[in-house]
Amino acid sequence: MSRRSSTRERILDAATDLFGLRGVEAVSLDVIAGEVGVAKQTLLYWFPSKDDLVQAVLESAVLELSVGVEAAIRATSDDPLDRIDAVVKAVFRQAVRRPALLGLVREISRLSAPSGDRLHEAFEPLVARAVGYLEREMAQGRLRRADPRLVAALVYATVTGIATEPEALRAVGWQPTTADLRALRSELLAFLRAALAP
Amino acid sequence: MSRRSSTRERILDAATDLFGLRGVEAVSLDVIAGEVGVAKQTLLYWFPSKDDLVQAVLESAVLELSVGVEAAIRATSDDPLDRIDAVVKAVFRQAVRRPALLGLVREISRLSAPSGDRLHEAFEPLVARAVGYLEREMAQGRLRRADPRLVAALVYATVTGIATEPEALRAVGWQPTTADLRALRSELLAFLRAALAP
DNA sequence: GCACCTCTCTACCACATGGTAGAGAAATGT
DNA sequence: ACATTTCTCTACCATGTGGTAGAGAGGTGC
Repeated sequence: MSRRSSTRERILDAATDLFGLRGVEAVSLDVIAGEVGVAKQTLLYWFPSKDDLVQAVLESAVLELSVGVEAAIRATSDDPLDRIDAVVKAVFRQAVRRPALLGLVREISRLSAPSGDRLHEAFEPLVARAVGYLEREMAQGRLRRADPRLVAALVYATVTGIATEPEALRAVGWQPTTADLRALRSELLAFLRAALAP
Repeated sequence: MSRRSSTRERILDAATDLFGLRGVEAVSLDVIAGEVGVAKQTLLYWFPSKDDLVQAVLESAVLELSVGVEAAIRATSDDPLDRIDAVVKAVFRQAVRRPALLGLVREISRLSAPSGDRLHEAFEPLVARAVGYLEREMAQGRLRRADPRLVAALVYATVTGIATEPEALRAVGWQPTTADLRALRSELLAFLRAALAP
């Protein structure tokens, strides 16, 4: 019982990092097992197939992301721009602390349709809340009026695009250091404020 | 001579699409060869190893992207916001016409460091020009003053984030149709205008 | 004590992968 | 006409993959 959750947890943990950073297809069960320090068979005992492991990793990652973001929202003033700030900061914080988490979102979008649908389902409640929230704030004139679904998609794409791929930003001469990432985040927030202020 | 370039070209073409859409590790040489309709050996004749093929695909993709963007810039009025519009539209156009192109950029950022460096080198001239351009326009007060490298990185990340991953946007309830992608692009342009106007 | 259940292991398999060896066709130069 | 180079093929190989079979260690209930 004690070892039970421990081993399963450690496998899930290592798989999250490896899948998120290197890609699902690029990481073999052997590599994950080696990282955890168990036999591959042990891994296949807990997760009957690689696909099962991928699904489990996905679910736990989405959960972790959602929880972090929701907590950030609640702990902020009710000014909509402040809340958007909080969400962006929360996502960036997680991107720095555990780059694989957002990498997984990107990764899974590339996988088969069923996975994509499950991802959608997992995010659905969070997105619905966000859209409803934006709608209300826009109606009250506290945000520039626009299609809230568009704004949500835009913020989502922008934040994940930046936070997920500091490596990709090297292509435009960027250094993926924490300090530079923070500067980039500040600039992004300024952008969002300018674009969303009423 | 006639078949020469033809076969090589067709291999490069198919590999670009497959690598960009499914990922480099997920696509085997057999699949590419099958798609082109030649034997795997023929493929290995033109590109001695898979890695050589990847490098060649990368170079041609960057070239194609750069050419498209530069052409869009030249054919526009000299208002900086119009030019940014033109770049964004050019990238989106390419994203619709050939989704694999931008997918490759994302894909390669995940590969080994040497590839990332080569990607950087390939983009270097284009980026240097863009940064210099932004700097001049900001100095003349035609754009909001900011760190041009930051702005370049931000625009790059945003545009590729959206244009590359319509599939990922399904996670936030988005439909990756052409019409919706266009609406998203319009919203993005409004964002950029609001954020960059002086 | 003993059956039972949970957990991890070694040994093995069928299959797909990237890559090699080398032969045969087809164009090309002289 | 002949030799040579260019190009594509079939056959094969070593390796790594996801997955199976089944045994053994260690605790738990009765």
